[in-house]
Amino acid sequence: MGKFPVIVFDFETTGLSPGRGDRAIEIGAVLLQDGQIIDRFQSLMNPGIPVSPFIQGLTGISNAMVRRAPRCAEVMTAFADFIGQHPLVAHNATFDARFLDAELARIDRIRTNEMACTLLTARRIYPHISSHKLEALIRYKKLHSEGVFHRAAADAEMTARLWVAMIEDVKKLAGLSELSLEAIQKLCRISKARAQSLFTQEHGL
DNA sequence: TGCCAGGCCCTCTTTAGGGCCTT
Repeated sequence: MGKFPVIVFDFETTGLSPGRGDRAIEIGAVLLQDGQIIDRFQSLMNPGIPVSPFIQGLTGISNAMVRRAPRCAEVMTAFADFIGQHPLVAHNATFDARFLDAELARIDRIRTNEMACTLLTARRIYPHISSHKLEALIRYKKLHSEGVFHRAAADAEMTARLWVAMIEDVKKLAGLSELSLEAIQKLCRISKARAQSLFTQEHGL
């Protein structure tokens, strides 16, 4: 695991699209350094709009729970302070980045942090597996799980474990002792075929 | 009214379509 600290985070939301009015209802994050979780952030938040029965069923987060929670602005202000300028990591990062940027815009803050994506990385280094969902990757790498999915803190922590495991795999296969975020981002940008020849055929991963 | 995300990436592609992944 690289020496540089990264924030691994996950949102639960009212739906798929902030552009359609969907909002964040929970944020979970961990601060990783040297492969260890050294800090955590978790909070439900009240978006001021109803949580649909579908999302309540998916996440277990009810309207009563978000009504009791602090407003999004309050939570996102604290979260913005928590992430600082650390690089960010999320599973399907474009999804979480859209909600992060939308919620930050509502409190007049702008994200400048770089981001890496465990989904894109996993598709590159494990191209042979049938699913790259977070749950499937946790099972594939035999990583510890409490069996809780679709809650922000649990998903952020599992994403962090996955990130650490993938960094170790890439380092091993590439013969490197350290791996920068930039190197991971580059890996995501190379073609699947090239990644396959790098990591599957030559190294038997 | 009815519909409604967006980005990545593969492929029987690029003058496009569809699956995966996130909630």
